[in-house]
This record gives sequence, C-alpha cells and structure tokens, in this order.
Amino acid sequence: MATLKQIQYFQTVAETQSIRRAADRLAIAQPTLSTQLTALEKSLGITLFERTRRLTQLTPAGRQLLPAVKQVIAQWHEMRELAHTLSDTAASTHRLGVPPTLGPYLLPNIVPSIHQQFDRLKLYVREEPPSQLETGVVEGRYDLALVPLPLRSDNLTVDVLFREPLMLVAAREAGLAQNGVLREQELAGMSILGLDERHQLHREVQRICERTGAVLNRDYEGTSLDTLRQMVVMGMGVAFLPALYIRSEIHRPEELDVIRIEGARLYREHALVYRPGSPVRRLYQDLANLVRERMANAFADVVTPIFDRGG
Amino acid sequence: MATLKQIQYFQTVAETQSIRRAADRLAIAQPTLSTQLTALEKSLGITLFERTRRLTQLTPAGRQLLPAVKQVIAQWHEMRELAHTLSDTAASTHRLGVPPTLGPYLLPNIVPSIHQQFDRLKLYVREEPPSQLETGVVEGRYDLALVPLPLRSDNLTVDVLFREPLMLVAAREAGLAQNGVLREQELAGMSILGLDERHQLHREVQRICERTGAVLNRDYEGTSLDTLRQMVVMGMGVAFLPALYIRSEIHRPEELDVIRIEGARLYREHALVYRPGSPVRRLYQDLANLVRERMANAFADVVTPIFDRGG
DNA sequence: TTTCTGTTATAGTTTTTATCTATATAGAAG
DNA sequence: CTTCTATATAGATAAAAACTATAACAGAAA
Repeated sequence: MATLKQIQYFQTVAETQSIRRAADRLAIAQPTLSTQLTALEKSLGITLFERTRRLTQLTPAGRQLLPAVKQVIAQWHEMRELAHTLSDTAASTHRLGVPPTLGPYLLPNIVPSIHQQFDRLKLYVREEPPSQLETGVVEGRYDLALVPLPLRSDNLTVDVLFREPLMLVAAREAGLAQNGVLREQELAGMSILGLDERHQLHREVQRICERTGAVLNRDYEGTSLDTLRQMVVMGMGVAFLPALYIRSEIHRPEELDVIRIEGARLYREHALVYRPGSPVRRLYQDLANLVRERMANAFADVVTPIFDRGG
Repeated sequence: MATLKQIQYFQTVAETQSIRRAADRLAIAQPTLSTQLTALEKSLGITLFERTRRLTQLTPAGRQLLPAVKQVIAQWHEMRELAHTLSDTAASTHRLGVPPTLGPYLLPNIVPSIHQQFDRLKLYVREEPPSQLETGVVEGRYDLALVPLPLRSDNLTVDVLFREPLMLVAAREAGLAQNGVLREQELAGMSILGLDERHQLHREVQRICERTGAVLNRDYEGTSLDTLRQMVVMGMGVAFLPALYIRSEIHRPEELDVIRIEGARLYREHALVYRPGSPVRRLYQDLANLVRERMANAFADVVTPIFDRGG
C-alpha cells in the first residue's frame, strides 16, 4: 500500500544512487531495502530505478515522482513537528465559553496573567448564555466554560472560582444612597429593573426579589448590562448589577449610586467547568487556581475567591 | 513511528467521532483501531482523543493536529495519482540528447509523429557533441540519444536508424556541377572545408578526404553547418554537408550547387542509443521504429532507413 | 435498583510483513 | 580469467498489525 517507510527508502536510494549506500545510511540490511523497493514499485505500478552494478539511478518516471514523494515526507515532518509543540498541553488552543454578563468584565483582568504563566496557551473565547455553555461543554463545542452556579448538568467537573456580589445601582438623583448601604428590608416594594429572561442574571435577580419583597419590573428589560445601566441612569428605576461589571464599567460616580445591601446574600457564584474525561483537566485545574489567585491578589475588594470547595 | 495507516485511522476516528464506527468504515476490528490509536498517541506524545462511552472526540491538541494530518494524506494521494499516470511509461518526460549537426534538421520532422503516436510522452531535448552524448547516456544524464555511428562505448544498446548521405556543396559560380553528379576520382586534390574538430562530422569528412585524395582545409573551419555553408557561399571552397541539413536549410539553388558523388560511400549513419538496463527500452525500440518508418514514408529520397540491423 | 445495551480497553492468538543472514548472480575492473 | 562489488533471491526470525474473545464501564431501560 506504499508506506511512509518505503517512500523514505525511495528518497534515500534516489539521493545516494545506490541501494547499498542507502541501506547503510538507513541502518538497515541491503536485502531489506531491495525487497521494500521492489514492493513499492509493485504497489505503484512503476519501475522507479534502473539497477546496474555501477549505479542505481532513477527511471524517467521515478525522476518525476520524486518531488511528489519529497512533498509527502516534508508534510509528514511538519506534522511531527507540530505534534511535538502540541505535546505540551498548554501549547494548544482551548475553546473557552463565557457568559456575556461576566466575560467582558472578567477576562481583561485575568487573560494577561494566563499568558504570563502559560505563555503558549491560546484561548478561543466565545460568549453565550450559561445554559448553552453547559450543553456546549457537554457536547464538545467547548473545552471549558465559565458559568454561574448552580449547574443544570451533573456530568461536568466544576471548579468553583469566586463569589461576586450584586450591588444595587440607582440614579444619583433618586437619593437612595445612605452612606452607600441599605438594609435588606428597605428593598420591599422597590421596583427593580432586570435583564430579559434569556440571561441567567434574570433568574438570579428574580429570586432576590422574591426573597426581599422587591418587585421585578418586567415591562422594560435590558438586553445587556450596559443597556440596563443606561435605563437606571435615565431614572427608569434601580437594578442589581454584578460587582465586576461595576468595577470595570462605572467610572463616573456623579451619575449613579452604588449601594451595598446589608444582611442579604446578594451574590452569584462562578465556576470553571469541563468534561471529567478531558485529558487536560489538570491544566484546567491550574487555570482555575490561577483565576482564584488573581482574584485574591487584585480583586479582593470586589469578589471572594473560593479555594476549598471542589467539583 | 507514526505510519500512514495510523494517521488515516486518526482522521477517520476524528470524522466519525467514534472508534467503533471508524473501525467499521475502515473494515478493521475495533480493538485493532483502539490499539493503533493508542500507539499513534504514544509516538506523537499527544493524547488525541477524549474517549467516553457516548462519543470519542478530539482533544484541543488533536483538533489542531488534524489539518496537518489531512495534508499528509492529501499529499500522499496526490503522489499515488501521479504514480498512476506515470505507470504508463510513455507518459513520462525522457531526456533525449541530439548532436547539433542532426537534431535541428531531423527533430522538426519527427517530433509531430511522436506526439501523434505517444500523445503523453514528453521529450526534454538537449544538444551536445556525440561523444558527450554517449557518456551522457552511460552516466545517466540522458535517457536516450541520437548519435552517429560508430560508437565509442560498447555498453549501450544501439538501434540503427538510417543512413544519411553527405553531399558536396559548392558555390554556383564555381561551376562544378555537371548535372549534379561527380565521380569519386574527381575529388582528388580538391580543397574541402570542414567543421572544427569538436564535431563528429570533422572526423567523418577527414576519413572521406583520406580515401578520395581530397585535401581537408584546416585553416578555416566552420563552427556549425550554417557557418560552413556561408563559407561555401562566399567562395572559400566546397564542403560536405549532410542531406537532412540540405533538405531543411538550403532553399535557394541559385547560390549553391548540391552535388552527389558517384561510387563513393559518402554517408553517415545515425542510431538511437540507450542503456541496455533501461526499464523502458521497449518504448525506445518503438521510438526507433517510428523514426525509421517516418523516414521511409516521407524522406526516402533523402535518407535510407535501416530496419534489419539491431544493436 | 438491576438489567440491558453500546462503546472502548485489554488479553491472548494468529497472520502478515518487515527485517535479518547467507548466498546466488552478474557486471566491471584488474 | 579471476576478483571485486552491487543487487537479487531464499529461508529464517522478529516485529507488528490484525483478529477473537472478553472485560470494564457508562447510560438507558426495565
């Protein structure tokens, strides 16, 4: 069937113009080479060499086949080189899924650290709603994903990363801010703006409202954190926004008040998930740790890293 | 060592996302595929697949190696296709050597016939003095050559093609032409112009002069048949020119007389030579026959094809 | 839960094929 | 004519690729 070995043999004989010398160079016995050469010729249906005692040289057909043979060998070497660089698992491109309410505000803060520690690792990042991220990882469209807890699937490995508070954001003119803090009870009856229901955050805010007696305004829903924020600025109501978004995007305190709610468990938790069978799960664990450490070092005032709980 | 088979297996498993299905498609047993896949992974130092019961899918590294693998296989198929077209020996490019005093005047007459009969055969033609053509064929720089007889080498197969008369050419004003014929004796003492000694024709004319008593003028020698002819036109003397040259190049009879010498064996013989070991000698014999037939059909008045004598 | 089904991995065997050693054969050189 | 050197062939051995049978295991179904 024309093996790689055989075509390597072919090339060497063509170069050395001698079966004997080629055999030496290939470190095999001369009869082996003779046999393999004949086998190759038979499988190709071509006489490749004109064998004489003095020299073994290419036939016209063999001469014209040689470049094609070299191409095959060259491609093969290229493949092996690529395999070699890829043999470091951290040298591959991994497909990372992120939710739209987290990715843009978290990744810019951690990607540089990742590149610093795993300098040859590349991330192909895509944004999707968390539910689709989960199935995406299960079905293999992603290698790993950042998702909010709790998970629907139970067949994924979960590395919990950190807890991110949700802060109440109100227009400055509303005058809600009493030294930046409100008690949970004061939320009762308040009209809350949220995202549309395709976002995971919709449900999280919904749960908070149910618990605190606040009223989720379903007449106007944001399609992104940015539009939600604009709605607040325009005085349409107040909203719960994730701390990383606030830290990342809200820089003009004169327009908005950011208010912490006292006593309430107002936060969401993010985890890194991947298939338990992934041969590179170790790398993903390392990545998870890297994220936690980065959060602890530079974002301790914003989020709470979670080191102990595993998946 | 990563065989072609193995990387084909790799590709098939990647496509089918299942070892079982890939084994079916490859018409091998499933354990064989499992084993070979593992062997490939080991030899590449990469885990290519993430195997679960539900599906077997590529790892990030495997995903990135796949294009390179496809390249190798594609090149390999290309090589096999080329081999297939080359398996017709008459589909290759053969290196043909010709002497400068024959090639330009013979080839235009026979190449069309060759292309007609062997439509996919290609000839790479080079001109060199016959002695170098001979060694060129022996040493493998040429696949075959047209050379004048007799040969120096005795380790070449010789297919004698045809006999080409040498005609005496004189300036019209010299008035030598007596109805286009002279007797051999009349050559005695005549001053003959010839080519320089690097040409085979030099020696041939020299021999004729010795036999007939003519005198070879060594003060002025032509470097090609064309310059020799110009010397004759300018009245510097007479010369022996090959019949095919005359037929091909001399169209203005007013300038030159072409004279046949009666009774003398004034001719040269041309042969097609090639290495006896050449695997395509059969093709070369066919070519030789083609040339003879072409000469017999269209050039019977100029040359004498030789069908019987072999090498 | 247990069973059934489908998938991959492992064990052991057989077949194939690649390789070796020894030797035959045949040009080329002395 | 012998010797040298290169390739080819024969026969044996070793390597590896294939098979069958079966284990292990996850997920679906009973």
